[in-house]
Amino acid sequence: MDALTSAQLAALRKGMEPYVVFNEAEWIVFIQHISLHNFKKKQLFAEAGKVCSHFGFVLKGSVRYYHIKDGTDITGYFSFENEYVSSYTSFLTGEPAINYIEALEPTQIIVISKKNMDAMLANPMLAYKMERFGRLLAEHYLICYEDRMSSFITQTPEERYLKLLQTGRDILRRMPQHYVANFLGITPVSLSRIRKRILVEHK
Amino acid sequence: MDALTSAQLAALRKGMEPYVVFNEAEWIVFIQHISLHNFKKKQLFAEAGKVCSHFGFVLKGSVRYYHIKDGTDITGYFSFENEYVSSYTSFLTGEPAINYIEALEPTQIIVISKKNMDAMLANPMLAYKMERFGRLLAEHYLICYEDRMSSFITQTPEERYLKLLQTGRDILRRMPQHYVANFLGITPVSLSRIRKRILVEHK
DNA sequence: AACTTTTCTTATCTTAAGTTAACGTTTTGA
DNA sequence: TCAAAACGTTAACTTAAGATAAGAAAAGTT
Repeated sequence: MDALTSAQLAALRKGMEPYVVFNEAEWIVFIQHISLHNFKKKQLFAEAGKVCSHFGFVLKGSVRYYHIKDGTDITGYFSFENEYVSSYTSFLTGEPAINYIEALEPTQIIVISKKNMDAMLANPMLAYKMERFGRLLAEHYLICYEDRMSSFITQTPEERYLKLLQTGRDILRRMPQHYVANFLGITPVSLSRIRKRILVEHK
Repeated sequence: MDALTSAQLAALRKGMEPYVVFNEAEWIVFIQHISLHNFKKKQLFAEAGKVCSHFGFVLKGSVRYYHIKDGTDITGYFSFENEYVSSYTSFLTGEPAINYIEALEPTQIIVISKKNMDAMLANPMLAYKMERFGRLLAEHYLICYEDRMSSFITQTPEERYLKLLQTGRDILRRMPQHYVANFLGITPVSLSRIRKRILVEHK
C-alpha cells in the first residue's frame, strides 16, 4: 500500500470523468479514501469463500476473474487498464464471493474499501456524487452484462468468437487462448477447432 | 393510461422500499411523474429497433423479453409482479433496443418515462433519492446478471435446469416450457430430453 | 361442442462440443 | 541455460445438442 503519484491520481480522475466530476474540495476528501496496491503476477485481488470488501480501478496491468469447478479453473471475465474490478456481488451483498480474481501480470490497482465507500456515501459532502457514480458505474456494467447475456442466448460459440474478433481486440491480443475459450463459454479444444473452421472457410 | 388507485400506489411504494423510502412531500411529487398502462396479452412494452424510452414496475401480470433471430423468437428473460421491466440498455443509452418485451397476459404496469426520470434526477427535491434508487436498482440487476452469467460459464444446461428447479419456481410454474428452454440457452426439444433424463435418473 | 392453435414429447439424423491424450512449441523461472 | 510448466493444435472417441418432422395432448377460441 503506497502513496499515489499525481499522474496516478490524474488517471483515476480521468477514468471517473464519464461518471462523476469532482471539484477540488471534493477531490481532496475523496482521495483520502483510496489507496494504491501493487499486485504481483498471480496474486489474488479476491478469493472464493471470502467476502470481497473492496473494489478497484486498474491503473496498470490486468486481472482475470475465474471460478474453480471440479478442480479446474474457468475464466469468466477480465479487466484491463482504466477499468474497474471487483467481485461485485460479494462487494455489494457482503456475502462470500464465489469466484477468484487474480493479477495476470504485475498490476497496479487503486482500491476503495467497502468501509470507505460507505463512509463517502454517508458524508454529505460526497454523498450525492458518490450515489451518482455508483449508479452510472452499475449501469455501465449492467449494459455489458445485458449484451453478453443476449449473446449467450441468441448466438452460437462460433458467432460469439466472430463478434469478439471485431470488438474484443484487447482480450484477444493479451489473453491466452484457453482463457478466451472459457470466456466464450467453451473449452480450449473447441475454440481451437472453431478457429480452424473459420480459417478454412474464409480463404 | 389511467389514474392510479391508492392500492396500486401502495404496492409501488412497497416495491421501492428496499431501495428508497420517500417522505410524504417527496412522494406527492414523485407520483406526478408516473402513469399506469394496461397491456393486453401480446401487446408490446418495448420493440427492437425502437428506443425504449420508459421503464416500468409490474403491478399485475407478466412480461417476456425476446429476440428475433432468423425469423424465430428466442426468450431471454421474464418479469413478474413487483419486478421492474425495461429494455435497460436502450433506456440507459438512448439507442434502439435489440429485443422485444411483450405482455404474456393482461398486465398492469406503472410506467416512468425517460423524460420524467431525467426530470426527477434534475429536481433538487428528488435528485438524491432518485440517484440512490437508480444505483440500488442497477446493482440489484447487476447481481442477477452476474449470477446468470456465471451459470452459463460454469454449468451445463442440465445443471442450469436443476438450479432453476430449486430457485425458479415462478418461471417454471407460469411459463411455457419452450420459453424456459430459451431462457436456459437451449432449444425446447433439448429441454424435453433433459427433463426425461432427470426423471429416469432420479427414480 | 367443434375447431384451431399452442405446447410438449418423441424419433431420426446431423452437427458440434466435451473428454482425453499425445505432440510440438513457447514461455517461465530456478 | 536448462528443465519444467504452460500453451495450442490435432486426433479419436463419446456425448449431447441442433434441426426437422410427426403426433398426441392441452389450451384457447368461436
